[in-house]
Amino acid sequence: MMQPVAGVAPPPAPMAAQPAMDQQQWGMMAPPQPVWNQQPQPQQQQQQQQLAQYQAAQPASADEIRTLWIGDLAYWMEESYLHSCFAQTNEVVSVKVIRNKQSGQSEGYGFIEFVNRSAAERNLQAYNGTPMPNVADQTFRLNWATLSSGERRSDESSDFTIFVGDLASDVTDYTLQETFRVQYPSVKGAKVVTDRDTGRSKGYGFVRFADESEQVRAMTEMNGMFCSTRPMRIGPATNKKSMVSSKGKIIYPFIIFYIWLNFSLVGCCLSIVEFYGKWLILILIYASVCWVVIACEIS
DNA sequence: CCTGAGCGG
Repeated sequence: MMQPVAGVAPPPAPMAAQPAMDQQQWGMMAPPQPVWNQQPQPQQQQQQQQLAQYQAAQPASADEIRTLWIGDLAYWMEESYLHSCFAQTNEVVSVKVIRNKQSGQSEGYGFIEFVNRSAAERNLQAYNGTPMPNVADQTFRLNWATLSSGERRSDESSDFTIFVGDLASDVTDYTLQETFRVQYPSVKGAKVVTDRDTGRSKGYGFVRFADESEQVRAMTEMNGMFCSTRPMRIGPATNKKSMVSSKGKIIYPFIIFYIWLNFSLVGCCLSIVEFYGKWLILILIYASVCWVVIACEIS
């Protein structure tokens, strides 16, 4: 097995043909211009100084989310590739590609840490869904990184989401978000669900609100309103919070509830068991097992 | 195309 050479260029796609293609792809997709693109390019030293000043002026708080998750990475896309994609912004703190511990092969995703949250936000808006350099027919798949389990906030659950269907094919995360943000300032973000193979919109998506009252209002006020060329169909988003096994067969809280219920029943009946005899205990245990089995089958 | 799918040290 031949190991890929470290670098930004994939084996089948030479760098030579790249600059012109980059221009064309970026021009066609017309991503929103981030702030750093509107400034004249200074010298390297000045850039470093500006970065230092920027970080000093807006220090990132310790609990600020400023890391993006990136997926759909090809095996040859290493840290150097990701750096070449984002480092020009001078806002990247670190990049990391997650690899299999045994084989060392990329797991196909990684993390990009920025100097602060707003920098991460700008890059997320600018790059998500736009073509990746040096590869045909692939777009950046970016999202906010979830906090690792240890530092996850307990009160973070202010997440009120609506489902938006009947979307036109040209609606992006950004346009969907802005459609709602003009009326509902608490909009935290929007996501259009796309087909992983084609990259095309599946015609539906989700909008998240920080404020529950705005979520409720939007459910009625925005239903039938136009986003791009078509009216939206809005409904409540099904909660993805409940733990579901990979095949969606077992709902754990459901089972835990049944186990608790059955133990409670057994406990209550133990107090009167002397009047009915010890065989009742066996019957109750048998019934409890049956209930759990039935609960599993139903769910 | 009509209720997403991926997250380390």
